[in-house]
Amino acid sequence: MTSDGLRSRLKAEGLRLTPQRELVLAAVDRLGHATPEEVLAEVRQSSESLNLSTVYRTLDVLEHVGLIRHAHLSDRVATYHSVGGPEHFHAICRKCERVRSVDVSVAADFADRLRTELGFVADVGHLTIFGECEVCE
Amino acid sequence: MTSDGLRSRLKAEGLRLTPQRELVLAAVDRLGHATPEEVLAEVRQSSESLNLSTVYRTLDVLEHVGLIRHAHLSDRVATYHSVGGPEHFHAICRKCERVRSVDVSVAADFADRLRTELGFVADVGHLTIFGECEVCE
DNA sequence: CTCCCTGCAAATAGTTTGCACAATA
DNA sequence: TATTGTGCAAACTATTTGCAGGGAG
Repeated sequence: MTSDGLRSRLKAEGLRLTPQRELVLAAVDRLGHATPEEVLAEVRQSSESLNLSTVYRTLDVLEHVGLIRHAHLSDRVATYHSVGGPEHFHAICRKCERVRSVDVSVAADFADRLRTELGFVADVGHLTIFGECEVCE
Repeated sequence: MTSDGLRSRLKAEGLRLTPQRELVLAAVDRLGHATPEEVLAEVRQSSESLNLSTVYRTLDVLEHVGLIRHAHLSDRVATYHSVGGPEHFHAICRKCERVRSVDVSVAADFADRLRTELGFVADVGHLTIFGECEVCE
């Protein structure tokens, strides 16, 4: 995501481009899946100018304008990842804690079934499914 | 769930049957899907003898012995429900907030696919999927 | 009579908010 | 220069823990 892309997305909502918003977006891009604390730590590698509450507010803004998404990979904290790669959901092993990113196409038939049988349109990209590896690595 | 069922499940783990454990299990049964706070409130209708931290500890114990399960029906709190009815997962509409309990059979093919394609055994009963009703009620 | 369980209060983790100042457009 | 955004500190929500007394077995 370029700065210009970020700027235009923000502008469309009457929001401003700030250094903090650029830094947070870049950190989420680099980290893959990151909690707010992890984003803060990553940004602080290169700059002191960021506060945790700003991280929370900025993650909300970036999600609002559609540049990042969040998932619940643990019972405690949300993790954020940038939008741009293939849309995926998460499968997490309770034994080895491995997090798999699974392409949404794997859930396409399931989603169809929810729609036709229940009239429910699933947000597959937000899905996190817990379970166990048949054989952990 | 009878007191004797509860007693024997606890005994198998070297745990004791207490009034609090009976009260919490009964409350979860009555409430369907309930947060720890809701369980506390329900029990306090009939008895003063229960503390919130005991509710948390008791819900853990009851889940450990397999009498209840939890799901994440909101980003905030876990809700507990008794095991005994048909095993189900949850689908939640972000617009009307309706919570549907869906029989796990609807996800059987999806679970098969995760197992054969990824070697991942999903805990379908723990699944919560967010989305929207095609037409909200 | 032993050890598990509970209540209470305090600690902790994660997140949100009010406010004054700073910076963008 | 008019808002919007940020930092800071404090508040808040959900949950966990230490400890001393109480109760199940």
